[in-house]
Amino acid sequence: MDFLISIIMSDLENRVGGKNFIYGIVDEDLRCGKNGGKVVTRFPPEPNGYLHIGHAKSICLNFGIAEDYSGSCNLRFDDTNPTTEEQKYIDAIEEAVKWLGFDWQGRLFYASDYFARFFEFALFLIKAGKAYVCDLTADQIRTHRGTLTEPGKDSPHRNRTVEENLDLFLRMRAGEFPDGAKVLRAKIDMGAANLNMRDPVIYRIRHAMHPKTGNQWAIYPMYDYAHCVSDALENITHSLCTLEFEDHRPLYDWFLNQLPMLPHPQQIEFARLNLTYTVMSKRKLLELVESKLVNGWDDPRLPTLVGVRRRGFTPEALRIFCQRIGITKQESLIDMGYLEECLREDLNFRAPRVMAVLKPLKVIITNFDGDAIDYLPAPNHPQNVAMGSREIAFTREIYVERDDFMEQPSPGFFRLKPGGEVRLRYGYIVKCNDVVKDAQGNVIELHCTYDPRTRGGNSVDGRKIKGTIHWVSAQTVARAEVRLYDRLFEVPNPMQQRSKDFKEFFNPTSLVVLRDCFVEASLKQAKAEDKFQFERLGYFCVDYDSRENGLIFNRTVTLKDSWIKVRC
RNA sequence: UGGGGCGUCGCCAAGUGGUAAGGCACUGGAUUUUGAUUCCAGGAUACCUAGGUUCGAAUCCUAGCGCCCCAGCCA
Repeated sequence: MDFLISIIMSDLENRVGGKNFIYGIVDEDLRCGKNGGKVVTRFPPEPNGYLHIGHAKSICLNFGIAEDYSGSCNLRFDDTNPTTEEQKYIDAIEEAVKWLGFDWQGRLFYASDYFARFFEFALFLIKAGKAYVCDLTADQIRTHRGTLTEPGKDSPHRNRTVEENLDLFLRMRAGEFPDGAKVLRAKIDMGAANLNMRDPVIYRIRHAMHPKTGNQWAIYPMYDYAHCVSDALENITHSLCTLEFEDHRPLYDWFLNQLPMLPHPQQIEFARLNLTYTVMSKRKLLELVESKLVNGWDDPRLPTLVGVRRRGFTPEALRIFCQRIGITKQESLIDMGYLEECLREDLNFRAPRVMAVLKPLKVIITNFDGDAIDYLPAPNHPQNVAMGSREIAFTREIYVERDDFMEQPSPGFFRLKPGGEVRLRYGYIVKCNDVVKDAQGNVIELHCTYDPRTRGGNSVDGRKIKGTIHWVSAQTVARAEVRLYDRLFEVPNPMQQRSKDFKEFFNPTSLVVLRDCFVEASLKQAKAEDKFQFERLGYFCVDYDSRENGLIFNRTVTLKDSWIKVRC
């Protein structure tokens, strides 16, 4: 079965997507014999938060290329800023990459593994006259940097001697100066049109506890310096990052040009992922969590990997999606519907079918014996007999969906209505004879008769029954809480109106909790993350908080519904 | 007004001078005990705009226009 799944999945993955402009570059490098014919990539998250779907795009790209070229992909934590990074994020990131189905094959590294080497190379830069210690404050550095249209001014410390720089830098390392007192800067060009080249800071003083190196260091390297050197030390051949780093590439190349003992990986940039009806930046997600609009980082409404996992997404769906959206340099805003479609495609393939009634309406089968139970066979998947079948109980009292009954049916409505017939899925054809109401006129119960000749739902006399509805036996059901999740925001692009706080577009009905749902008895043993299709409703999965006597399901995504279009 | 990018169907995206792939969405139709799935069919005289080169341009040249990113001792 797994084998079959993998064949079908690989077929799905091949159906669309695949090559992109980066493959073109790699192919050309290989053709020229660059990098000794090797391809090594890396996924380099900073452990300062949880991964989201945007990271999944990068993970699929980096591990995907490595796989396609029989190369390797390293997982590297870019942990150069001790004030924002934590071990819990490291653990969560490792878990997320594994869950997505990728294997770094033991190639797990930390930028902090190279702190001593970074330091040695910094000494080399100082001795080469390419770096200097600067005493300017952060504010002064900013004003000296100039503006987008005006060149910067040289720091007064720019021409310190190598000896003085060496002495000062060693003392920075020794912890002799307080945070912010001094920095090490690259000596490049304060008049450069690219701001990143105006003597960027490469080391700052931080008397802080680092999750990996503790208090061993008082100075920490900046991203621009640490990243390219880390890539070189790991023999990365292609360093893939997002578009906003394009302006940093000259600096990436500058450092490596000053360090001729190191290989020189190629940085290639691609567009980050944006999705409608959500936000995709750590800062925004943090705001949602801290404002309590959502319940933590794994809230099923969030695009975090822990969130979508809890929501019921499969790693396969995410991979199909990443494959299909492609990799380009064009900034895009991808329709959430596209992601949902990839999800449905995978879930349709793997989720067993089951019946559940979310908003119950009691139905009495008046001509069915009150003590009898008729066990009816029901396939677990209509297109895949290999998934087997189960028996569902048919009894005198059952529940159907309130929405499947209309006292005054609108045109085209072919479910239950007074005097009408409908098929109970895998059950019998029933006819609605009486509508029972309470004092306020609310429909509280339906009285129907069943046609015993139609067991299994087959019409024996050739009469056409257009409607088939789901149902559960009132005698044997399990009660459940069902959490209906919908889009996080009410507008496709909550970031579009810059004047407004994006949180104003939060969708107040993004979570609706239904506490009196009934699910068929076979679901009593379902475990967290188990996925099902509730027939005619959507895909649901068992929440982590679910217990055998207190089942909780999350709605992952609804089924496509063309009736809703007719109705509106 | 500096520098770096990007502009091909509603949303993605192929295309690298030879006469516009594909996916999603949409619209028809078929099958269906999920108004699901599956299947079949449909669509850019047109590639930001305007000129130009060429037998021929989305692809080359020129000039515009639009959008994104950059002034952290964040990554």
